[in-house]
Amino acid sequence: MMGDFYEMVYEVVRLIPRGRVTNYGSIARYLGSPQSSRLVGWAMNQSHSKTPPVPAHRVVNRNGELSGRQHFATPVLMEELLKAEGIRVKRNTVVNFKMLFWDPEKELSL
DNA sequence: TAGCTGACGAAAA
DNA sequence: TTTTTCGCCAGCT
Repeated sequence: MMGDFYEMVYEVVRLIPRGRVTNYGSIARYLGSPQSSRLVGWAMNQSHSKTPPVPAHRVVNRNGELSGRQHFATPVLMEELLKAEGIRVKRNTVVNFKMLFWDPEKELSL
């Protein structure tokens, strides 16, 4: 297995509610590896060939920036997908990120 | 084979 | 507050 960690990442990302977003660090922390935030991003890179598809557009960095948009089919796809869910994106950054933020550790622990 | 890089983040200075 | 360094795992040169 190239990593159960990766599959766990995909699973968590798929749990992100529509219209909400989270960041790499929170996912990594939820999985027990706070310092593996990079691996989450790396996992996203492979998410394109996963089934069911992983809503990677709902995952942004801790600043709410669409840092991974370049890895989508088109640089604007990520923003379009987010806008389609009611999330406003301004200059590659999620507006009201703080409000839309979805923390797996918090949301899934309730 | 060894070293560098990458959709990141936290701590240290 | 801003800049720098380290850690994580896999893939590439």
